[in-house]
Amino acid sequence: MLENFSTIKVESPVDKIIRQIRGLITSGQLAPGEKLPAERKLAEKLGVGRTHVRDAIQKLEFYGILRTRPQSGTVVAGIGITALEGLIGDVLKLEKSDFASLVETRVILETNAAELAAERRTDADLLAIEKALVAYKDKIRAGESAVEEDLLFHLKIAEASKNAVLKSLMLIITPDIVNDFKQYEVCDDRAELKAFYEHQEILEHIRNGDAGAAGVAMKVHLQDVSDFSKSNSFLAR
Amino acid sequence: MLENFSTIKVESPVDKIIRQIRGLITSGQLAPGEKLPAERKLAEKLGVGRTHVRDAIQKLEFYGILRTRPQSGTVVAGIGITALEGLIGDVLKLEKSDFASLVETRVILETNAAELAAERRTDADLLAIEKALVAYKDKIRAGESAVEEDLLFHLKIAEASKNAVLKSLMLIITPDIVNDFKQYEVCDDRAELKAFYEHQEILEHIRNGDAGAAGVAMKVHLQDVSDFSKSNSFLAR
DNA sequence: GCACTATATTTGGTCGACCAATTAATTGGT
DNA sequence: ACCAATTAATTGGTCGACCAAATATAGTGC
Repeated sequence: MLENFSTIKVESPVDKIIRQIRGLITSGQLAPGEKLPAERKLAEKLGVGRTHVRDAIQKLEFYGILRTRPQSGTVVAGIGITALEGLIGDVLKLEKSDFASLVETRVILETNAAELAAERRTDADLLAIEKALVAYKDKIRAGESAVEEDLLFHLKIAEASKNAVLKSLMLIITPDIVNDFKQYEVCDDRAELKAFYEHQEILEHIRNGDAGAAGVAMKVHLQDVSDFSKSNSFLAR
Repeated sequence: MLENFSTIKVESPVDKIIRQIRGLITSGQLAPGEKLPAERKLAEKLGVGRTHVRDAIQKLEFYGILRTRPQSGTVVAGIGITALEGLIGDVLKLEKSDFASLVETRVILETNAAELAAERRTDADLLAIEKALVAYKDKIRAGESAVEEDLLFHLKIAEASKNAVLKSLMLIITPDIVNDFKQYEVCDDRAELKAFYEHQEILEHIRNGDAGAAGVAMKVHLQDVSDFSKSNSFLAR
């Protein structure tokens, strides 16, 4: 009997508003560069509080779709309608990305970050990476989980790449990966020791300024980690 | 005389609060999993309105750092302290990324997307890409600006890569690039025709399933576009 | 008739108050 | 003394009102 009830109210008010605004844009009622109705007007027309409209706009603004100027108005920014249609659809479901894509993308970003780091790293960068590596080693020696330290090592490499955007994107996707890894809460000494040696190798290539080797080493490392995760997730089931 | 005045208030109230919360976390006063003070208490202690605290928490939550449950409280989620320190720092300055990094990252993402698309594209994908290419050609033939159609072509390739995350990341950074391009509002027939031929070549490689060639062609194409933008920005000054 | 100024209105930004759900405390019964 | 149920306090969520800046409008002087 319970099957007769469908899940209701699964989407929050702000998501509903985002959907509404998308309708206004895709239907051509809101051309790029055009000012959209005042928050009060929108709130009244959508039959909802202004706070919700506000949150929706803020979210859309974060993705660069809208641009709001104080005491002046909110406008549809730059990008054309054609692309927007595909864009906003993804904003809503960005959170639950499939894990395979996540890992694959991470490999892409990190490999390139390692290559760039090898080319551009300063002495200070090397020091920071080494420090992170030491912290990682200490944590392993103590037999504790070193997920955060592992992440920090990769983060320092991203910083050494001198590409702020690349680093930001890594920061966007890595939390999801870390969360997934933590589910298995593995403390396999052997695997972590192997990871440590791979880290060491990557660092060495970056120190020598060998971009190609650094990239390859990073790719191999992430492949290993990924394989390990897979085998463990099998065990968990 | 004007040099005596330094820029003030460059950081918004919410950024200040984010910084404060970071302090609470990194100093160990807020361990992961621990509930942070109520919004009212925080607002009062920081001497600021609750709205600002609310916005800050929302932003932090978006990055997966905090997790707030209705009528229960907000807790520090998952990820550990060590990594957090580097992470939160970047949340603040994510928005204003330098253009060079932006373009460089775009090349990385698109190159890989083209390679993956060559390996995984279905017939439907090919059709969509071709359609986008035709629309691009028509717009050029008409002598109009075809920025959106250009973007759409690249978007379809990203879709053909079957990597949702990769596509999402591209969608995040491309608007900024497009905005920058639109400033010069160029309608150079010669350049756009060249871009069209390059698009055609990329499509051909994807159709043939030649990942390496597709990647190289994409890289060359983006390099050309980037060079063109640079030369034009010189003229504009 | 035109340009500039002063005023009125509209805008997003901010704040405090109220709401329902949750959690802690209290009370009453056993 | 312990447990249950009821009440009180606290929580994030929501809303409407007020604020200063930006814009549109009316007015005034030339």
